[in-house]
Amino acid sequence: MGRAPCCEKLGLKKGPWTDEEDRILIAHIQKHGHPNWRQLPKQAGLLRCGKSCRLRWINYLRPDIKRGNFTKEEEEAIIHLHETLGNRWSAIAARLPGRTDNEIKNVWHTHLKKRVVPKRNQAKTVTQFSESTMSPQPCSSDPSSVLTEEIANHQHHHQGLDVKDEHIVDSFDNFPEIDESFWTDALFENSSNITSAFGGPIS
DNA sequence: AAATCCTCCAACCGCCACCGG
DNA sequence: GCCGGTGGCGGTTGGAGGATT
Repeated sequence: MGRAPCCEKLGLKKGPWTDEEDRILIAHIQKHGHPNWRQLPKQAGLLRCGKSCRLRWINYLRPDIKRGNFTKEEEEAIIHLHETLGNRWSAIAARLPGRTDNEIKNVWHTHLKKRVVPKRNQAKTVTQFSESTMSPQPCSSDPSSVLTEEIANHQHHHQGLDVKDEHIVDSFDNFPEIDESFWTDALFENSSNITSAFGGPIS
């Protein structure tokens, strides 16, 4: 079908956002919300395509964004969630309040991937995990059951598992349990606070 | 001090799913 | 059921800044 281009190339600005553009976008969303991203830049007087505005808002300007370095706990969470969910960054981000899929994706590619690949190779020798943050004993705390539920849901949602999904499940089976209590506690404790921040979605 | 290489991350691109007419 | 518009997602890129030579 004759798909409309994501944005008209003519006259629309690309590249890094200026402070002024940020201010305009924030002010407009605070005042009107974002019922329609395509119309938003026109209404706000921004020379950007709607997609660009949405991305800027979601990844950078949202008030509930948690900026700054990822904590060790968050990194472990990402690694673990990636084992279960694969490259479903938005799903992973949903479990890390205040973090965006883009940010998580970046962290994964720049830091965590390097850490995980060697670990996977080491996984053949079980003893290697005994002294790291990885713990062989299963965690029975409630928060982790949420994660287990997520996995179950994921598998259920993909009854017709493709090769990729099978690989995910497989790799999870082969991956030693993380002692989640140390990060899930903090994470879920946090999420209750964040929930209120999410409570009033602008649109 | 200059040149080169490397890392990181904001932003773009293309595709897909969903929804309403 | 089809079509077009829109939102959302994941992969990729480009450039800035830091590290190294």
